[in-house]
Amino acid sequence: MRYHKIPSETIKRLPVYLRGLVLLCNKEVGRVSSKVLAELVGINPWQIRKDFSYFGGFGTRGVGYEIDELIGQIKKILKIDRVHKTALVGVGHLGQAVLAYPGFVGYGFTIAAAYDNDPEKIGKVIDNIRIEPIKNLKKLDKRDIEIGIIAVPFQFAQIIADQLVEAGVKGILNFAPAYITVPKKVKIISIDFALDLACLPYYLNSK
Amino acid sequence: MRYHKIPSETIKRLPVYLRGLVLLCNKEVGRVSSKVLAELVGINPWQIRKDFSYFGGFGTRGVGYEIDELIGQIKKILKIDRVHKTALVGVGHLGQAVLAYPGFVGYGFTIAAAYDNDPEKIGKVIDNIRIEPIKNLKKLDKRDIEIGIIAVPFQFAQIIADQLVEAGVKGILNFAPAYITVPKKVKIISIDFALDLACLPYYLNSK
DNA sequence: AGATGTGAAGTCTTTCACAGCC
DNA sequence: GGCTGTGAAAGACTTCACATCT
Repeated sequence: MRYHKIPSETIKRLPVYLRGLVLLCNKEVGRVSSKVLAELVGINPWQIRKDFSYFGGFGTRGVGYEIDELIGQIKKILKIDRVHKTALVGVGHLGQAVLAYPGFVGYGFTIAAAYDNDPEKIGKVIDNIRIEPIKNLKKLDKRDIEIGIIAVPFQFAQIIADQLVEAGVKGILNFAPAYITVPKKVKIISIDFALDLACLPYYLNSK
Repeated sequence: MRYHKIPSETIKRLPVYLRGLVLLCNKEVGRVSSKVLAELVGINPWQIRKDFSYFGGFGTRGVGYEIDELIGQIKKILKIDRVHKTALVGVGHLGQAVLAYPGFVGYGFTIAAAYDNDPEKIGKVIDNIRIEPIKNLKKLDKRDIEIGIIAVPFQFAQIIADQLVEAGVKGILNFAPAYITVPKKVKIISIDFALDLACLPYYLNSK
């Protein structure tokens, strides 16, 4: 295989493959073909093969892919073959949904700290995490936490992002509906589900 | 302007512009240039102008864009210049986050019905919505609801989707971490934040 | 002058078609 | 025979550069 820059779209699909493969894994099927995986995850078989080919290919011609091995390879590429500690800021409904979300552990994430402003919540333990006041964010850099999760109202998102960067996180997942900026060294991913929902009516067949 | 197919990426950016424009709108600034808007939303000015040009262009050369008019145009394109009724299925943490989410109203959505399985929740009123048992989903088609929102555990996502389609929704927003299929006439948008988070470690600068 | 609108160039991504291997 | 891996073609999207208008 020659060197190729890996398309960011390929990276985005890898977790989708992983999600499907884990389902198969639990069913004691040893192998899978690109065709079967394709139907399971809703992506074309040639797209799947092309994606894997960027990494040299993981399968055996005429046979298919060994599920366990494929899972391992994808996790390694995404660097989720080890645990990443995250800190959650904002323990409202969304924050609690994140705390309770089973998917996180499966992808190798743990929530190691949670912060909120509300005196009612501070000190309480939710899903095994004690909620701390936001001012404790400053001490975060002592704890080896790589990722910050922002689940606060949009007005505070930028300030919290700044504090997380200050505290040394290398990546941020932002749920607040705001555009926030961070230094280049920090990677940020924003999710605002209103933005996605807002596109839906455009596609609706209005009879 | 000649006919052009409008890129789906352009459609995705329109709500981002809208989010920025609404911020400006509240500040009593009458006009905005692509350059200023660009900085506010984090998208290149030429990209913004190109996007608008697919619809014929909304600005005045040498001057800029009239904010109110631009907001109106974007809402019209996205068909969110009128109210869309939605039905929420699953009132756990995520569902409640959706119920409380202020952004929805701003984009022209109302939650007109909410369903859950939990006897503890059924009958209760949360954010002005009375929670109904899931079996009531069948009667949904009487209520002029266009969009279903799925916020149930992944095992039930497909079944609920089928029921929503049966009940006549034209679009679905799915938060369950599962690939679900619907008839072609129904548009589905899925959000699984674990998928996005899973990409983050790949981009982290590990020193 | 200053900002938009847009063809054309450039880049990235998907799709195809088939060689290569089990 | 069946399925993977991959160069090449096709397609989609972004960026550029500048003509155009106020």
